[in-house]
Amino acid sequence: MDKKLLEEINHLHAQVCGGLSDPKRIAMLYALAEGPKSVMELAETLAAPQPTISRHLKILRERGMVIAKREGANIIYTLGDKRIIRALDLLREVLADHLNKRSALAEAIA
Amino acid sequence: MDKKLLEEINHLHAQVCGGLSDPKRIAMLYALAEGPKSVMELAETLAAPQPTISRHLKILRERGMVIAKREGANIIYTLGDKRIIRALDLLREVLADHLNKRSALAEAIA
DNA sequence: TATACATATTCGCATTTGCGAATATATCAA
DNA sequence: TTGATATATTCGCAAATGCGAATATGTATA
Repeated sequence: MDKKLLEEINHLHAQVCGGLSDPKRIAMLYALAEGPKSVMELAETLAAPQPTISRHLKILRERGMVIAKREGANIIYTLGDKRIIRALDLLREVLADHLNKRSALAEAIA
Repeated sequence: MDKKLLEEINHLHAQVCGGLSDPKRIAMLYALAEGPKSVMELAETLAAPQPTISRHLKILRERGMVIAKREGANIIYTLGDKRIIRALDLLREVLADHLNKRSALAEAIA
């Protein structure tokens, strides 16, 4: 594959990963993993103002990570791909292992 | 679990994900998936200046995503956890599917 | 010790990101 | 049409991020 093309792919890849690099978006994706939700429901679940939720949803939408469907006055959001949750779970395991190693080190010193 | 604690975990989770949200870091992680490499080797592989590589390595190191080991004058970096690559692969699949849907739509219009 | 080589860090700067507040748009119901 | 409700967007700003250039640190070797 072309060098330039590879860089472009990594750029898009990074954008998808960037969709996960915010605590609220992570919480939103896990919430949607439980089932479709309206913007208001998400705002309630996350205890965050509606405009904030909408802005984050836009970011996820642009990356195909959530899907919007209008239902009357509401807009129902659905998780775009279950593999997103699998990736999140894997990375949470990585985090857990790292924290365990760190705290094991800390105890060894004390 | 406590609300505040959950937020703190999501924050750390987001930091790990943030480690993936840069094209160069993605390229570096895939390069390290092939085997351990020194900073210079990484700089060559990515065709990027050494200080840039070192700065990105610091970010990955802080998140436990790579491990540094000194060998004489060199410092050899190793992938910290293979699950990172699995997560990256999953997200690349998500990207591919999204792009396919998009281009299918584009063709349907044309 | 002096010199070369490998890696890390700092600085100044431009870009991006997330947020609150305010406002716009869309849909339904009376 | 008017009002109420749900969602999206814009604006100004503060904080975070990435980068090139320069410099510092650490290690081996002569």
